[in-house]
Amino acid sequence: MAATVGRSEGSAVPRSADVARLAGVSRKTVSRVLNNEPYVSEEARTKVLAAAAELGYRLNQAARTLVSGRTGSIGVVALGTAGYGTASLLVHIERAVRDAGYALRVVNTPDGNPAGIAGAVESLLEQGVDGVIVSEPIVEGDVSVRVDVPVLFLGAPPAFTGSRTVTASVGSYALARAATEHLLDLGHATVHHLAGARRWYATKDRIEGWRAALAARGAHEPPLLNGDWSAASGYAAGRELASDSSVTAVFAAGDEMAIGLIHALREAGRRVPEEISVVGFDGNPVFAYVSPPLTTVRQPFDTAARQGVGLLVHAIERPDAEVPPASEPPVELIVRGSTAPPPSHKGRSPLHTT
Amino acid sequence: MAATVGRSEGSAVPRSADVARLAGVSRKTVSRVLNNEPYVSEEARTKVLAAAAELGYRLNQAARTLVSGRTGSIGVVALGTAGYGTASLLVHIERAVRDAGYALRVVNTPDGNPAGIAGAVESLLEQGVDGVIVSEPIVEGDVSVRVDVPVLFLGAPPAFTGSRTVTASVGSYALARAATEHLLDLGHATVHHLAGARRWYATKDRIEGWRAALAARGAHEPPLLNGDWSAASGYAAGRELASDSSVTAVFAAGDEMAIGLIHALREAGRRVPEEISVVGFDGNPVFAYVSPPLTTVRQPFDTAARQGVGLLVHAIERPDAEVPPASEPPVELIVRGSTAPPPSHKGRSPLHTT
DNA sequence: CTGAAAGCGCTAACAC
DNA sequence: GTGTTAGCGCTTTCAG
Repeated sequence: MAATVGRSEGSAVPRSADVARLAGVSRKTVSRVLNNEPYVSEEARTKVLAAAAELGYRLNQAARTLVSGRTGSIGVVALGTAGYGTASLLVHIERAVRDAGYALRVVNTPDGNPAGIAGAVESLLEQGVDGVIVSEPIVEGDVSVRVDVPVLFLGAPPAFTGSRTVTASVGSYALARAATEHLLDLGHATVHHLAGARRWYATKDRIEGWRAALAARGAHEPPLLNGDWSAASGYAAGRELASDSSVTAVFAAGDEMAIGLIHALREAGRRVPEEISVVGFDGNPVFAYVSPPLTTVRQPFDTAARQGVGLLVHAIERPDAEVPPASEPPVELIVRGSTAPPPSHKGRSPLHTT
Repeated sequence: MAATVGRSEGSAVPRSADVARLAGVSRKTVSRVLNNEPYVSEEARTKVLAAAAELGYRLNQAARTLVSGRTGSIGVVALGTAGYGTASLLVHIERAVRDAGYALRVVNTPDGNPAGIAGAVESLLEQGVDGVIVSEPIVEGDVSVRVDVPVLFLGAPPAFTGSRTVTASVGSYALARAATEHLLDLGHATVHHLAGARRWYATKDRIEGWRAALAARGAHEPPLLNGDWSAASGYAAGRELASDSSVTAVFAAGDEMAIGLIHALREAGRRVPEEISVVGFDGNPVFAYVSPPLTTVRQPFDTAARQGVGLLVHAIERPDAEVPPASEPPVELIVRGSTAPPPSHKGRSPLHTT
């Protein structure tokens, strides 16, 4: 509570007035140079920059923020999990935010936290951010927050309405559809689906994509299998499935669940992909090196993060302009060794790729 | 560049003066209540809190920071990779920082970035942080930054000296040693090591732990195998190793490399663990579900993050107090199915655990 | 226990 | 192109 941050002892921290004095200009000119404003002579600019460097001057963001209202940072609300998917997305968000010239604040909302998104956004707003990214993939109840900055919903539908709301998709629906279609194309009569944790939007999206693919082909929709993203839950589902000889194809909503599923199936004596094909979801490269190498779909986190942050920054910097439409991210199916035609099928053979 | 953040239209954002007016007290009293300072009557406290809630008052951090020098946030410099290890560590850092009552700023330093750590720390300092966590695991050249806040080096030796430097270990050395000893205990004459990416501290630590274990048993030290953490690099190493029949045990510096290695070995017709044992490093639970289930050591990211952040916060809040000594994190070996006694060995059988 | 005055370091207006 | 003046919203003195 009672904190004291010691200034470096001996020499005081230089302020803009010190730079101005050393450069022989006014403080306002220093400000202009540091903010890349026009109407500064080359000469003044050079002198100011030299003086700032000599003094080791560091602009005081707090002061700048106080007067300008601009913080130069964007806050992200994420789920504190270290899974390949969520971690990749965060990495790409950080990069996109930094490339756009903003700093990043991160607040995680551990699953089960009662404060949830609202509390996280609130804390971000209090700290000061020019925009908020909600990458929190969990369905919450009513979220009511008063936000006066633009909000980007990444991979989830808007959970609340802000002054300016933008959304960007990671394409879960289309990817789930592609994964299911791949299995159908191979000749499977239908495809079972091992879904992810119940409250995630991603789970819902993937179920819908799977359903749509089935419906489009007139395939029967088998009962849903429920997992929680973990390999252990995939394993549990696999044990149930192993005894059902009618199952020939499963689309798992996550790579790790697919791995657990395959493990259980093989333990039970079912061959993959000869008897049962399995497709994962995520695209973690390590699963190209297990047996069988996992067929999966890759989530375009890079594209999604870049596009989403682009839209957000646009909304921040040009409050009056229209937000350009978001384009759908690419669909990438990675066919490896865990999928093949069904046992009875005489058709085309599976493609093996890395 | 030219950014304008629109305040919510219609009603202005409430300030502390508004709260004071509504509560019938002075601004200073509002400040006292909001900062949990003593010497405020219960009555005043209640009134202020009610007024703040009614107005939806949000304290302006920038103003507070400007005058108090305290930002209430901690910055972390990380490597922007989505690997299980780095991602887990970041998640645990975030949690520890939040639990300590601070906000988190994140700056990644993509490998190969010339600005490197120094630039990242500089940007953090400019944004305003009360402390810095350097979780950047790469060996940089000379790093010179003027830091006037405490710095925590997590899993890496201090890369520069600040006013107050604290360190916390994730125990790489001890874990590498335990992994190697496990193999030696099984009866292997010696253990090969597949190292991680060259510039990482973690790589160095693990090599040293491996060497120490070998030396302690008087085992011959075979030439080092070089990887880059990826499963692909483990696979490449495995192809080389497969033809060398003298190899009976390999300690890989990462789970993913171990997976790639095993895959190559099996492709080449070598049996794991019957002919060659492999131990990984990280403890990603998914690898309990591959064949063979991977024996590995678990990195105690939770403990390390909590302890490190604790030390950092201590240094921030009690600049004059001694920094308590850091204790070594626990060593956890997870024995699964990828390790067994060497082919010729008649001794004890491998332990299988999940 | 409470309040009044001062000012943190910077940028927004407006002059020049 | 440049400088001057004012003030962002809060916490810190220091009196009461």
